[in-house]
Amino acid sequence: MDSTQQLTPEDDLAYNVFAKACPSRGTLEHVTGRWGGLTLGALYEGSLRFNELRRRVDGVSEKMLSQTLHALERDGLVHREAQPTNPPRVDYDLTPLGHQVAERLLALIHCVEGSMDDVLASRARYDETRGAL
Amino acid sequence: MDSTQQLTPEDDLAYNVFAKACPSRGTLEHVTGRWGGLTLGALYEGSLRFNELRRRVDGVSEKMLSQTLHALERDGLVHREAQPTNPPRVDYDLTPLGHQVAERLLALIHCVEGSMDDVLASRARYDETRGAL
DNA sequence: CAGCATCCAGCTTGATACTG
DNA sequence: CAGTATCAAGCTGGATGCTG
Repeated sequence: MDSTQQLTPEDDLAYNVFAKACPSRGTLEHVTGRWGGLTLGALYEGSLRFNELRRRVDGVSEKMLSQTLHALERDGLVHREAQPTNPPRVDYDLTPLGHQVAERLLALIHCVEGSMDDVLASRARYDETRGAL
Repeated sequence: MDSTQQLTPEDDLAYNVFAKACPSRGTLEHVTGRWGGLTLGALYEGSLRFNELRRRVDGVSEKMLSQTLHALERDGLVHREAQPTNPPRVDYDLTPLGHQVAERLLALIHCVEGSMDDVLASRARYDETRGAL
């Protein structure tokens, strides 16, 4: 770590994402990864079964959803409830911790969604000025 | 779009990340991507030059930082201020929109950082119960 | 200093097929 | 239904070398 750089209050936390080797970086990637965020977002509204999730998160493959769910379960953000019936029924829902994280995540998502008009306008401007090259 | 699925209030927004083809999905990925989030986080504290950013975001390559910065600039989240001096000096900082987004993002990051003890404990439990396989 | 162009290893992802 | 296993393809991202 380069101790010459300025430290802000946030940097005093034991787990600092800005550090390459920090474990929080991994968890943050599970949360913000391609499917992690959407999965948490979907579960925020309530418990869902595997294939419900799959339909809800438009575009995930079976494999990716499975993988994502495992990572989130391991991190303690998602709870998996399997009923040994036939056919099998498995429900996924957020843990209290997962709920906290999802809340922040959704705030971010909604912020981005709500800004899309500006973003799209900015893109158009950017592409116009230097789009010719 | 599958209109048979339940719609929650959030789904009424014009740009819904849960939809595969939605442009907000792309922007969200710029923001939450491997380097996007850390870049926004770093700039939240103030303007930084290219190599300052590179040092601050531990692990980015030149190429990825450059790429990330372009995407964020195009989306209107980051402002690039180049001075035609020699040697060149370029400052990056957040736009008001970028600031809003970064705020939410940092809330998420800090939430995750602050939960790492729980996460790590959960991982240990998870690995212990089924780690033997 | 602030980048862009190129090359290429390897990780991620999506299809497909199969199991309990 | 709820997954796992396998494989090929494509994209990601790091290293290197060069420009202004």
